[in-house]
Amino acid sequence: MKVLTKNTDYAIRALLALAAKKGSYMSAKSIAIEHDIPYQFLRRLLQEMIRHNLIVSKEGVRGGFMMQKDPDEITVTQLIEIFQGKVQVSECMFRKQICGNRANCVLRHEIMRIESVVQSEFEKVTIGKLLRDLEAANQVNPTAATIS
Amino acid sequence: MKVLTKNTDYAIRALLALAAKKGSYMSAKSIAIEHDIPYQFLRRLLQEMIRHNLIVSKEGVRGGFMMQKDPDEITVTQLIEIFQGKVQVSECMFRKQICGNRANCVLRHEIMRIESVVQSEFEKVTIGKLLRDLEAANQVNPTAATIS
DNA sequence: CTTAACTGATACTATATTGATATCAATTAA
DNA sequence: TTAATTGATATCAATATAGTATCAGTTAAG
Repeated sequence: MKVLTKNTDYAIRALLALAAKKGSYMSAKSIAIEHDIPYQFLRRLLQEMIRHNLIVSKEGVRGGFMMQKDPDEITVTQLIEIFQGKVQVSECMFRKQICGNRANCVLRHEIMRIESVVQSEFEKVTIGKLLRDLEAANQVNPTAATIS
Repeated sequence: MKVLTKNTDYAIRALLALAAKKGSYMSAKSIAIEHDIPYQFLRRLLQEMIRHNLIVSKEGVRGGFMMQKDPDEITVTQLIEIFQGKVQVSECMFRKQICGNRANCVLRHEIMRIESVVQSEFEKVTIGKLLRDLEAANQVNPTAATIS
């Protein structure tokens, strides 16, 4: 069971790169090279993040992408929702489509509890937090800590 | 993001059925009908659970499947591992294949923490616990509470 | 001792998801 | 004017998920 797909994985890395260069534009190409992300794949992810108002773009020469939303306001939960759909434990088993007596389903209680625990754990992790951790590690040993 | 696939979903239901009939054999057919699980699909899941010593089978007429392992010892985490692979947050990002400087990767710490939280939450939920919850609900209202 | 109800094993199909690549138009700084 | 860029799609391959079909072997029961 893989919790983060490449989509989300790459998106986190790209956001960390942009958050580190806050206030200036960075091209998809440079992000792709810096973090070893397939270029065209990355571009689609960036477009998706624009649509969700996490970042903005500027076209043309010297264009690129820039952080828009406060990195502390971007949670891993949000990124999972964007790229993998909302966190839910079981698609059909405990939901109205299939579960006729939803209210009485004893499993549902457990499932909902876990669902909220998983979500809240991922909500604790923001791009801002990750960036600070990364910068702290770099101060201790400037060459060792990188994202990937 | 779907945490439980049909495999795991159906396996849980089948185990609850077998746990409820502890000590006697139950055919794949009757489990399939009772819980509305595709018959041939279910049979593969049952075979897999035999391989993992959760249940045993008896061939021939009046044969079927029976609980082997103590239901309280069967966790949802185990079932996820069997049918969806070990719970891991990111397949490649933070693992040796890709992550060269694994020890210094600052994301890794967060990721491992979440991984263990998710795992331990699912470990709290055993087939035994679910069955007791189910039986308790049936005592309150004998017709309302079912698995699906 | 035959038959029907079973499991064991495996092959197959369909669909969805994931990961990746390619193309071309539009924009813009130099 | 041109080269570097994003915007928008189309396409493809690999893998995972969900489900179906088939046939051989086993066994209880008539």
